[in-house]
Amino acid sequence: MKPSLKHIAEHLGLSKTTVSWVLSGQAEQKNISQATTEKVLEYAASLHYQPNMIARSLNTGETKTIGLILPSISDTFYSEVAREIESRARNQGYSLMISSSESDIDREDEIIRLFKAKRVDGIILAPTKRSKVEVLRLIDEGYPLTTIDRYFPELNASYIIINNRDSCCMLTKHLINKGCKKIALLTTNSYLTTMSQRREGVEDALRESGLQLDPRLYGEVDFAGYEKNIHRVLNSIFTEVPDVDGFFFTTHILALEAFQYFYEKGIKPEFEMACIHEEPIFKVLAPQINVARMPVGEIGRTAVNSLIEQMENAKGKAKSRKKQQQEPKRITLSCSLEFRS
Amino acid sequence: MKPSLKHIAEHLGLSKTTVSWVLSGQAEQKNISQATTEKVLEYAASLHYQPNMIARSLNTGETKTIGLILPSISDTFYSEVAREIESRARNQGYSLMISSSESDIDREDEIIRLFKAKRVDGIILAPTKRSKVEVLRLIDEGYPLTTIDRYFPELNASYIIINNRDSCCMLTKHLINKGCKKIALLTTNSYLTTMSQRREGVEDALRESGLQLDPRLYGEVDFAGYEKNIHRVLNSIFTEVPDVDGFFFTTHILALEAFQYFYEKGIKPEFEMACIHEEPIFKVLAPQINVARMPVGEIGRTAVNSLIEQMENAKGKAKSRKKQQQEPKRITLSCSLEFRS
DNA sequence: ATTGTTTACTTAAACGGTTAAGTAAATCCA
DNA sequence: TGGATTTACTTAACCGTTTAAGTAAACAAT
Repeated sequence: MKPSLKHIAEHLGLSKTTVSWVLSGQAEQKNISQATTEKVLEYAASLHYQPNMIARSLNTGETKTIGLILPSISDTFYSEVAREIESRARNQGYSLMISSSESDIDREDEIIRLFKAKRVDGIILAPTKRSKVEVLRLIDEGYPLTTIDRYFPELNASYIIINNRDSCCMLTKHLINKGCKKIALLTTNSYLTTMSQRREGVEDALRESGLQLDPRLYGEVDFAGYEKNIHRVLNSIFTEVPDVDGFFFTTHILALEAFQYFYEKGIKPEFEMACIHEEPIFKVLAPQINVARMPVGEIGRTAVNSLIEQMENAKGKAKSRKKQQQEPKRITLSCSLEFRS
Repeated sequence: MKPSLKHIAEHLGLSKTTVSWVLSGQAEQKNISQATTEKVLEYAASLHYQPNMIARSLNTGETKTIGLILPSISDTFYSEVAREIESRARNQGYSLMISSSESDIDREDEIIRLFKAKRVDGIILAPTKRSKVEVLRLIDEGYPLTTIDRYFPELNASYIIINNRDSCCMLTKHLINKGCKKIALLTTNSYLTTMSQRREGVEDALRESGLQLDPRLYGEVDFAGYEKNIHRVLNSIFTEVPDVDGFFFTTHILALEAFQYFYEKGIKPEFEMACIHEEPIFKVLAPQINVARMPVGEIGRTAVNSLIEQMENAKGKAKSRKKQQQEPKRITLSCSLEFRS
């Protein structure tokens, strides 16, 4: 059997309290004698004693664990964010439970219930669609929660997003300055604020230059099954407006698919292009593409920081019995623009 | 405060036991009356009661949580494996704690200690180098453990790997059949059995055709800082053997870097190529590359299955007091070969 | 009418820590 | 020399579940 405090205490003829104090580093503070301290440490080490954090958690009410819910862990963007979050969380003393919602609202709700049952100290969530009952309940209960990447006005939670509209506006202006007159805009699921903001950014730039979005150059591709849909959309663009001279992709995924399309159709991508978020491979595929690079590291770190702040707050609240809700932190980070064409 | 069993029990004038039985679905079995059952369920639902799994775990000794340790969550291969593992684990009733070892042995040890302290029911590990003390201890203690992707003979643990040697041999044969006489072999960190097996597979094929590995065509690139090293290696190959006619990459990462090199140098990759594991983007970058595709899904599912088997075994053992060690399961999965050139 | 069984619960201990409150002995101070 | 303080601990309750063992009342069987 795994050694326990009780085991150590009995073996050394001490009380559990004394052993607990020594092993949690409070020996000095609690006036434990040098001799006892050493005896305990030595014996614990010889058993490779590891304190049972489950028992500790039950007592303290903290699990030192953060729950992370992403649409998909295997997406390159989210997996990078996950990595940053894990790294930051770890050196702040937290572990990470990760689960993929697969962009399914019911699954998201289910994960949240599970995470709550497992008593994670807080949740970082990239919400799916207009999130349902459990997210709202989290907010209502004041459960530490930070949402990332996607913003929904009806969720009164802390969030970390990026300056979608501005970034897209500036990228588009660049395309216009390069002489583009017929810019195609490829985007997805417009019910995501993220995506509508991006479209608005493009439209801002067009408007300022006296242009406007040609409906024949606008394609909205559903994330579910985008591989086929994007082909359809691009086909239509090239037949209806053969002299299209610029492409704006609201996500790296669409850009990738488009590059593949260009390749398959033998189209040399000699038009101007711009895209939100880049993958290293873009250098090879379409080196002239202009990108707004997502501050992945900053998103991760800021999310953890924001969450930790809420968690400490919640701890304080539990003590002082104050029930006042903290105003959520709303943070917008900037993309770094890279003009390459 | 969060509602507890006690809270519900007191409110309804029942004992904690009764409430516990009802809420854990044992009402029927334990002869709880219909009326009581309904009262309890109804009140619990109205409170959105979620059982405290921490308390349950302390009692049952199970956390229903699996620990996953990978060199890096953001690597495309590992993040896909992670996704499969999470998905499989979830529908078997387990959550996932994930941590990156960053290929650092001390960090790996630290993560293992942490996971043990948090009492995860079992660990899935892609080991780093010749793993140190904590991995050996896990094995020694019979802690449920399945290693994946990398195999070390000195670790007497269950493992899931792929048929590296055979896959590489067959890919190489294909290159030879296509007429290659001067095949370059790019690989990494040869202390990983994975990598030495792959090299041996290539050598097998060469030997069978009466060829042998030309040292000038062999490049070993350290994972740490491979971006620069691979340039050096490729430069050397092209100057020393300008008529190199085939390339074998032991990982997708090296292939990607090479494609980038080719692009930058303006080299048209018209030679034969082969590679272990593919990324979707290869279709665009070098469509003729021959690949052995890793069975990502199968790796993930098999790993979880193997671990669950050990965990159930361990549960049984705790009861029956038997201490006999189960023989570790050793599973080798096959890559699916795709010849494209 | 007595004994046995079933129904519908309750009591209390256990899981492995933390922590407020208590205590006996040694040391300090005047 | 006696009271106060300090040192070095111990006792016991608690966190929120599970579960073995107990019990009182109702019902059944002989």
